[in-house]
This record gives sequence, structure tokens and C-alpha cells, in this order.
Amino acid sequence: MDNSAQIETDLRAEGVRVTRQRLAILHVLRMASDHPRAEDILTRAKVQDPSVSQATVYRTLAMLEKAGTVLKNEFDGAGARYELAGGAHHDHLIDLDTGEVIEFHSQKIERLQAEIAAELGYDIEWHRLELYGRRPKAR
Amino acid sequence: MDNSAQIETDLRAEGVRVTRQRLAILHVLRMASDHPRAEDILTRAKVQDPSVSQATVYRTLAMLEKAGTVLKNEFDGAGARYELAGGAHHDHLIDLDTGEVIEFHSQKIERLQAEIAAELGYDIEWHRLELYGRRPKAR
DNA sequence: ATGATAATGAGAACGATTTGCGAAAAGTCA
DNA sequence: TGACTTTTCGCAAATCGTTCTCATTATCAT
Repeated sequence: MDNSAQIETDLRAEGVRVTRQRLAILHVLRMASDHPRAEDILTRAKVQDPSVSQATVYRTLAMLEKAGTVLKNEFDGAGARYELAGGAHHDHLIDLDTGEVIEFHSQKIERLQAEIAAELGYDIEWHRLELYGRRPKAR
Repeated sequence: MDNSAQIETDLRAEGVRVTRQRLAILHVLRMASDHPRAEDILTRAKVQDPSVSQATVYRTLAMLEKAGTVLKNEFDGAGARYELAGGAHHDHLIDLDTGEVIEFHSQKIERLQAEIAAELGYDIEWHRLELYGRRPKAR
């Protein structure tokens, strides 16, 4: 089933106004299979609604992040990359040659992280695990 | 034993000039038990040598990073934090309340990371594992 | 000491992101 | 629907951390 309308309903319930610009940005995020940067999101959103501005992209992303609807990733320094939060938690493997981002999940690693934090006297609020690698040269 | 002189000897061997400013910055890094930001390093270095400038701090840190002498960490968005590379590899646990950084290492996690990457067809070049947590409220 | 050349300080430039502000649109209520 | 309140908007200027330019200074092999 489609959760598009659901997100909008939720936002409205929180007193957030559902504007054309926000719909355009949400649409871009729904369609994206990559992890686009703010600049990419602006470009793509403008296709649907040319009135979208840079400021609104940043403001909307910040607001959606706070609402838990999008995840903000700061991979390699050159600007944050965003994704819709919908699915299950996952970590990222970044291809150093192409910039491609691959999602993965390991229950074992999650468990180990919690154990380590506990030993140090901490509760984990969130974590970031990024692997940076290359596909071995074909031979 | 003292590896202070060693670092300088190595640098000279690579044709790098050992200047007052660089010594001041290296001194700051040796003394630091926290993971200072560029700004902190500048402030502290100026105590030993007031002539040190912001530009030189960044240039020196970049050059030391390339030389493998310092590690650059981009934790939570608000500017990179540096540490001397001397010891063994480790990951970081950041205290969300105090900003304190705790180092830890888990051979198990390292192994799992390599396994996961291999399954996806990748060789890991480097990785970043950061846990963000809080010390449970005393009760 | 001298000279070739690398490193420096000051400040301008940069790229990503944020903000101030008056204008425009959303939601509300009659 | 029209009038009103409040949020959101676009634009441009402002910030922040970092890098660069360039004229000057300092290091180090000689």
C-alpha cells in the first residue's frame, strides 16, 4: 500500500502545513533510489514545481529530519545526503570509485555495539557505521 | 620512550621543514587527551608560539594527516576533531551530553565488517564507526 | 653566511547551510 | 466565500568551517 498520503496526514496532524513545495520535495525523496544531496533534491523538485527554492529545500529537510521522516547522512565531507526513513534501520557501504551507496544491516554488529557501550557505561542513542571500499579489480 | 623527536626526524626525512609553528602544533597534539578541533588547536598552539595562524593550523593538520601522523574525525557536523595517530586502531563513542570522546576497539566488529563487505563484493579501504550515547541517569 | 625554495600570516574566497525579511499561501472561522 | 491569523515562501545577505592567494619570511643544505 501507499504511504505517501500517510506522511502528509501525519505532518498535518502535527500542525505542519502541506505545501506544494513540500510535496515536491517529498516526491523527490520517494522516487530517489540513490542518496541525493540537497542540491540534487532542489534540481529534481524544480521539475515538479519550479518555484521551490534552495532555502525551502534545506528548511524542509531539517523539518522532516526532526519529524523522523528523513535521515541525513554526512558521508564524505562534500555535503549531506538524504533518504526517506521508511524502512528498517541499516548502515552504509560507500563505493569509493563511484560514490554509490549500498545499504546493509547486521544484527550481530548491532548487538556488539550495544554490548560495548554497556561495558563503557553508556546507552546508545544512535550510531553511524560506514564502510568505504572498492570492488576488487576484475582479473 | 619519547617519540617526539622521532616524528620530527621522519618529517625531515620526507623533505618537510620542521618549523616553530609545526612544532607548536605537534606539541598541542601530543599533550591533548581530548580530540580538539582546529580552533582549539590554534588557541593552544598560540600559547607556545603566538605567531601561529589559522591557515597554518589547517595546512599542518592536512599535511600530518596525509603523512599518517594524525587522524581527522568528522563526528557531529560541527567541525573536524583531530588526534595523534600513534596507537592502535580504535573507534569512538561520543557522549551526547558532554561531547567527551571515548575510544574503544572490537576485533569482533572489525571482522564482521570485513565479512559483510566481502559478501557485497567489496574490499574495505577504511571505515567509520561512531556510537553516540548517554550515561544512564543516576538513580 | 648564502641562496634556493618551502612555509608563513593576513585576509579574501569558498561551498554548504542558515537566517532575516517582506510578500504569498494555508488553514480557520463565520 | 471573504476576512483574518499564522506559517511558509523566495530572495539575498549572513555564517561557519575550511581553503586559497600572494607577498614576505624562515628553513636547511651548501
